[in-house]
Amino acid sequence: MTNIKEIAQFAGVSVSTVSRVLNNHPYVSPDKRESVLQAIDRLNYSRNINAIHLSKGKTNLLGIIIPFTNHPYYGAIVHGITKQANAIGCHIVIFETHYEREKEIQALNMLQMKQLDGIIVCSRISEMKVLLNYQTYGPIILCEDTAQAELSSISIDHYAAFSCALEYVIAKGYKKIGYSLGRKKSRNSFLRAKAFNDIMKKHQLINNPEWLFEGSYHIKDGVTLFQEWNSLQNKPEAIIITNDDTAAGFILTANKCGIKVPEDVAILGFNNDSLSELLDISTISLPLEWIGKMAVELFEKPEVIKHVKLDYTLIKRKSV
Amino acid sequence: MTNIKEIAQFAGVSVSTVSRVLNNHPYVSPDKRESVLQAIDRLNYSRNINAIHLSKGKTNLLGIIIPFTNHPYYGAIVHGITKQANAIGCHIVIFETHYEREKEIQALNMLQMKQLDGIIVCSRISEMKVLLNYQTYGPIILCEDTAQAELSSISIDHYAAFSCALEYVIAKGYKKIGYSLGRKKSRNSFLRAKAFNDIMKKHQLINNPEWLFEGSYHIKDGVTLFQEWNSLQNKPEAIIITNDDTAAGFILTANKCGIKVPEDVAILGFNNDSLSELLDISTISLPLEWIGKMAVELFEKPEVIKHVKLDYTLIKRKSV
DNA sequence: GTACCGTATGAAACCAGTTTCAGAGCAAGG
DNA sequence: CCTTGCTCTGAAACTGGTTTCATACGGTAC
Repeated sequence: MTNIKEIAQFAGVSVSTVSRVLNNHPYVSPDKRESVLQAIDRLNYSRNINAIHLSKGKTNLLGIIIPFTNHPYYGAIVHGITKQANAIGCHIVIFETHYEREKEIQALNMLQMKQLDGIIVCSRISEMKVLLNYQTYGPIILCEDTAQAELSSISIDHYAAFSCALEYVIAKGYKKIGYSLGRKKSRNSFLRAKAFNDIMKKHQLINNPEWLFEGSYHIKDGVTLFQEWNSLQNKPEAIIITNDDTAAGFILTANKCGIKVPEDVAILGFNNDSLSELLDISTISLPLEWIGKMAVELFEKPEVIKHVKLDYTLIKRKSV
Repeated sequence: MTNIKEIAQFAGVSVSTVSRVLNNHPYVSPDKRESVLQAIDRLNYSRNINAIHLSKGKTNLLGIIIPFTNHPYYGAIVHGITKQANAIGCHIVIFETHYEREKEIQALNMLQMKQLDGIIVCSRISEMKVLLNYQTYGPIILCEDTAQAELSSISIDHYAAFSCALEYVIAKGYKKIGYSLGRKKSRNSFLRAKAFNDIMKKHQLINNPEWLFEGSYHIKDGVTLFQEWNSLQNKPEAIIITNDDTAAGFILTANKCGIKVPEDVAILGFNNDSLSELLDISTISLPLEWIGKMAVELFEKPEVIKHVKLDYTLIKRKSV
């Protein structure tokens, strides 16, 4: 591999001059610039970016921590991140954790070791204090509703969004209402659960713990969810489901079993995926790509710690 | 930031010894090892991985070129790659190209600049000779059926898989058969088209160019596909659709319009996604995760150029 | 005439590690 | 007693860039 020294030698200049040409610095005479460019061409030179990274102390690499890649919710966020990151000359390294602590730490270690300039945490399993420990090594952006003063965050007001969903279902006359979550322990789930409890209490409706379902991520989980629902003696008449994929799984399975939505059970989803449109699922549309975009923008300004909240939209279709 | 020199000083040893401890080399006396470890702990030291990359000449970073992240077909491949890559201590950098040449070149340039140890190309737009130019900088693995002797590849026998699909549809008694593709120009599409032409000719069936549809990737494309099909005067009675997502979009839209599958039009998909199971779509199951796994294995052995082909399975359900 | 400034250039320090090489100490084998 | 070989250690070279600093040159202002 040819290096900058050989180029300098070939072109009859110093390495500083070659570096200046490579970085488009001014103060290089046209003829020297030309001879450097020729040398680069002749010797088929290409820069070793690791040396640049070492020297500059940054890599233009942005880590993303997500539980699943193959999921519309996170897919949309990642898409938003990627677009904005490309716009500022950054590349993306994806850490698919499946909520394994170890994987998350791996990503954080790469930040510590300076392989990453920053990290966007879309969903986490580690405690907040663990993240804070790594914060000295570079900006960490959270895609969750947090009051953590030390880390910037971008989130949807899940409390308000869920409340909106629930109020809509209640307004439609349903009284026996259940809901599903992803992981019970996540921040988003906490907020949704709180919203559920608050609103149900406000309307003096029964909050049956049997009607809280967990582990809803993918289409297949919708199949399971339906089976759980179907096996209940005392069934809720409406379910607010974490995401449209699971909702779709539920509805399609229900249809197979001759159970009608919304006649036998009403369903409200989240995310406004293309599937929900096709299946006429009422849903809460979340600006997921925007989350990604904003996360990158927060990363760009590490000196300002901000907490941004984004809005949601209720989309009324036929499943409620 | 503390560096290896400070550690050496603090521990009263040379940098070589520190390096040995860090890399678990033998030939370090227990007491020196201990004092180095203590120094590392006291000074809260962490290695700068960029220096390591520079020094070692590799990064343990593997690039993946894919058109879309948010797609079951590529999602499954990426998943397979990620799993296997993690097993060999590699991380993944995803390049979502949307079939833009520039993005592809970006990835290849990172290989050239030694930021990546290798690249797995899941689907490409650049000509083969472009790829070959970059091959000197590191292993490039193709996930496509190629005869290119210089690059390793892992692929499904799309010709055989499509033939199998078509023979099945024909055996079911359909004569007016159409099919959809992603990009006409891709290698996979070429093979599927060839299979279609060959088999149709063999059975002396009409090959109507109006019945070739393009641009089938996502659920939404299935909506469009249905509309195209529906607007035809002379409609095919069966369509073999590139992937289950598009097939699902087609079927769900058809159902909305009161058109029945398979009575009014038979559908056969590819990939055996969870959606196809729910919707009872007959499909060809492809070992996508295995493609990812094998691709990484081929990357590990750059000295051996191999062309691996994987098998497929016809899954009979109700849509044909 | 000289003080000052912008342009142009290269030497050398710097980023933070790994690796090679030479040599010291010590035990076993002949 | 001498050779051989293994364990341990550190100096120095090496990876390949960027950046600072000193300096030289030419033109302009006073």
